[in-house]
Amino acid sequence: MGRAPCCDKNGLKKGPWTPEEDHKLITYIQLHSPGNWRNLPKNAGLQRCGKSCRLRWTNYLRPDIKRGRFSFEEEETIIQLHSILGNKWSAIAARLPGRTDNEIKNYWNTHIRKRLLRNGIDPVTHTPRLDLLDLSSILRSTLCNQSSSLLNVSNLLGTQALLNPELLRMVSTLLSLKQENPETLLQYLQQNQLCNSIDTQLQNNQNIMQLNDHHQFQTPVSDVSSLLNQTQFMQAANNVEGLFSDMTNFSCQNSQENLIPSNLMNQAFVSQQAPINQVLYSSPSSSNPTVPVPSESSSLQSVLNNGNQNNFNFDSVISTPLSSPTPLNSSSTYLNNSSTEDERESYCSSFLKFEIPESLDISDFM
DNA sequence: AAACGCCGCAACCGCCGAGGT
DNA sequence: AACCTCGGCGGTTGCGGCGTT
Repeated sequence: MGRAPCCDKNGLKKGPWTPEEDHKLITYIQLHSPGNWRNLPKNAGLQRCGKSCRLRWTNYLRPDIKRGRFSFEEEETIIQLHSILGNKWSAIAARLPGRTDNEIKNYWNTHIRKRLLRNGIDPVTHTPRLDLLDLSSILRSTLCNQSSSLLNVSNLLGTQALLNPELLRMVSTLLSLKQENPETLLQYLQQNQLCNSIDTQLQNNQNIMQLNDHHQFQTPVSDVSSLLNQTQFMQAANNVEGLFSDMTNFSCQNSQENLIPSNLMNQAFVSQQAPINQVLYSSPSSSNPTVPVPSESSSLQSVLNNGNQNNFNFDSVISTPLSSPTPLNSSSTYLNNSSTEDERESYCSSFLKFEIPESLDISDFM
């Protein structure tokens, strides 16, 4: 284990510690306490630099270090704290007795981060990111793999623009609103803030397209504001909804795989508002494990009714800061500590309820 | 069983801020 | 104010173990 000595400056040893060195260090610290780390190696008879001694002690030899697998409680705490603190490993470690910042950092990079990515969750922002799933390439791959040209791919050239993640998020949110509470949607569409946000997002999209009633994409329109009155945007949302329904059906019919589940869009929005720990470790015993989290009948409603968010800001959906992390003593259901990594992964996947095809290489995101 | 590639993690590196002179 | 020392922190490295072919 560990890095081999890369140099031997000042005659000091580097690389993995031997049991003899460990014993010397432990014995010395037990007798004298570390004191000045720079002087410690000389006093302890070690051919190491003080920094190396300090790291060895704090990360490995300290008697109060808890070793072994992280429990679910610990993992959940790490995720929650990371959503608040970011890569402040020492601060996170301070909340996890017996764990070192180095250990937590390693665990994050080798386990949690990858798991989040596999489930389409941005490990930096802790929010779902459809672009991590690279839907456009999934779709293209699926379509191109069809031996018969049941669908003219050129007709779908516009999907690259449609599958812009920001636009997807925006549309999915509108669909959620529309399905769960159309009146609320209208109410919030009437707030100019939303329209402005949509306008900004669309203007940032260089591949703006116009949707017609036949779910086909045509040439970009120069004046996107024409899309932004309420009626027309609802129409656009309807068209996109139909398109995804078509795509899903197409996918099911031709590849036996539901690559774009019909509930994906709604779940993406719902998950966005849910604490990440709930996304990852929702109780498998919940009445409907495919319906994520929200204890209220409508997660959307809970967001909209949140006293701190009287004005539903579309930017919060788009840029996705984690605004209200759950308390550390969250009452979410833990899996028992003896669960395997596969079981954790299984719960994560089943919870998000969509499949990531084998062909999708997530290594690019790591 | 040998070769290969991936993964986990201990340890190193470089930077930064606090405190002392 | 400038410099130095020290400890702390986050990022990165690369060996060794393990699984796969």
